[in-house]
Amino acid sequence: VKYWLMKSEPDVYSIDDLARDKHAGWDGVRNYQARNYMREMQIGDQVLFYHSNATPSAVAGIAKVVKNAHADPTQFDRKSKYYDSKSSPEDPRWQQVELGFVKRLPKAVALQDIRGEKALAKMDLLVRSRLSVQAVKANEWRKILQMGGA
DNA sequence: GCCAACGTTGGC
DNA sequence: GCCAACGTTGGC
Repeated sequence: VKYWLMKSEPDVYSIDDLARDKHAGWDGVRNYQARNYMREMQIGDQVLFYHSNATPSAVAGIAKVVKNAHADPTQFDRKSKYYDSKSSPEDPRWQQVELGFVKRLPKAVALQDIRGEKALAKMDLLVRSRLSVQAVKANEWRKILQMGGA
């Protein structure tokens, strides 16, 4: 099992939305490295659900991969803000995975608290702040869950 | 709302 | 292939 971190703006889609929906296609990723990470994901992989552009920005909960990477349908939808005229169903450029809800963290782990932890200093969240899909190491995963009271 | 960081586009 | 211009992300 591998560990990941995926960002979403809670105003757009939050951990509460995922709790309500039970599962959701992670559409709208338009960055090649983020896409490549999603291609590596396997069913059962564990995901930190991070609220970006929030007050405070924080890891809010846990999700899991329930469907491996497949074409993101929004790239073909002319009405979608994620429409990509250079992509086609025959040769899709963008992919999504499907995530299932696991749980909320009893205590959200704020970015500031992550910054304060030496063991987490190398997380992509701190080093490559703009990447929306990131890999998380096992020791980082355990630390975040511990900080979140899980 | 500002703006730094940084990924992408496109002219050459 | 370089790099300036431009657009987006995301913390604050």
